[in-house]
Amino acid sequence: MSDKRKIAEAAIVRLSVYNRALGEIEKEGLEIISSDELGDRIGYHATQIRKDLSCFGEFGEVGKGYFVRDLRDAISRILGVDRKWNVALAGAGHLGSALLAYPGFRQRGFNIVAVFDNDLAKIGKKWEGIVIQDTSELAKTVKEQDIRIGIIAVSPQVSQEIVDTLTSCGVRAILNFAPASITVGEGVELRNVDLATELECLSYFLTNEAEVRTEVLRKIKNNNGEGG
Amino acid sequence: MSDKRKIAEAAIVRLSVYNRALGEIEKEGLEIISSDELGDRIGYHATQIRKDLSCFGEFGEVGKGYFVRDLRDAISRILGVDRKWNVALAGAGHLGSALLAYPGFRQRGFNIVAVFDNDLAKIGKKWEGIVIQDTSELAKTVKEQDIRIGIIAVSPQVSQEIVDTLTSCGVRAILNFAPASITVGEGVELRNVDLATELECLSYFLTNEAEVRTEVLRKIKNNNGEGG
DNA sequence: GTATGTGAAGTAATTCACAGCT
DNA sequence: AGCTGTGAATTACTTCACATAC
Repeated sequence: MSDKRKIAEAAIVRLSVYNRALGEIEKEGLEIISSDELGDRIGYHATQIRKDLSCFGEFGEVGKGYFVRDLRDAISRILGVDRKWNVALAGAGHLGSALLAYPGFRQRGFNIVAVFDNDLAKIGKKWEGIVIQDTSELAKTVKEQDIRIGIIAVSPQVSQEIVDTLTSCGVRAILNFAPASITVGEGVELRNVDLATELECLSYFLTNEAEVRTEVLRKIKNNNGEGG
Repeated sequence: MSDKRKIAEAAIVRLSVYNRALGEIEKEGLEIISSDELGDRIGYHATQIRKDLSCFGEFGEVGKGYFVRDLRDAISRILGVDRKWNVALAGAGHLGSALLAYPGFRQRGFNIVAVFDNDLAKIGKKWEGIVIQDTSELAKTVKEQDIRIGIIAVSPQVSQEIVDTLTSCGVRAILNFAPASITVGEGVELRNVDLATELECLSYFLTNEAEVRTEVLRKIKNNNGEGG
């Protein structure tokens, strides 16, 4: 029913995954797919997919499924990726360099058009065809290049500062890779990716798993003649 | 009361954030902190923090707060980061290179001790003191180096294959950066980070910002009686 | 007075179940 | 028969409210 206000953030992430999968499916030459098949491929329940989509309209053919191309177009419109976005990258270290070269960004409509750093040794150098600029040029460049999204790949120590600079220039969407708790004003969307946190979640799983295993073994030993 | 089976994945991510913040707080020389103060710093409600912790035990002093050092130690134990983990990296491209050099991994107990690639031009070269190996050596190296975690930074086309290889060698925790829907068997934990998905979420926000803004403002007004 | 820990209440997200269409 | 779209039911998560302890 197109009530976008009810959409959970998790649902948006899923829409992106649906779209990625639909791209693969399209390449395979499939023209139609059911929510069941799509769900199987990406590990979600069919109902979850249908519910997510239902918030934005009706995209399927009852009794048939979804036309792959049409659904992809529809989700692209919903996500706002039926256009190009200009992106600024803050931080020309190892991670910044990798993000600049990451093919997935351009493929999916995100063009990094400016790179900023405070290291004098790097400023002026050209990476992937882009001259690294001093942060003092940020305001001017953001305006000139119509930059709407900022990626933070600087040290945690200066991350809040560069976020403040970006938002004061009108950038309202930030993807932060610095392992720090950043705050942004009302109307600015911030997403955090802490790479070490991802590994810590895995560490929790491995640690917890081992304990559960031990406990299971202990229980098996205790209940040795279990039967009933 | 220490019933770890009830813990939500989101809670584990938060524990990691609490820990990161506590590290900063410790550096500042603060010895005690309340859930309110901690929540303010990282943008969570105090009750959320207390509830998350309550699943694992009682770590605070009623009427006082939490001893920073003690809480940090406790969370580290819960997350299983009171030890070192050996990690294998698959993929020696731009992203792999950045992950290998990422200081946050080593700082937080994760050591990348092996790098694999299928590019003959790269195999045998030394990066950050580690010789890039052919995938055929994976089983041997995983065993010898006691590798428990795998990071996938290969192309989406070969990502499932390398995940299968890793899990068949006994690796039970995978952090996947390849933009593909990977499946793993029972007992293997998989976390996906799709960099472009992160930007697509921001794109959604920017595209729908205008519509949502009204609702946000209304909510802010409703919740306004906060700071007495 | 201050702040934790937690059962209860309130929200939100997911899954079920099925009407309705092809 | 097959599959979507969706209200209802269920499940999970978050916040409130307060008893308890210092």
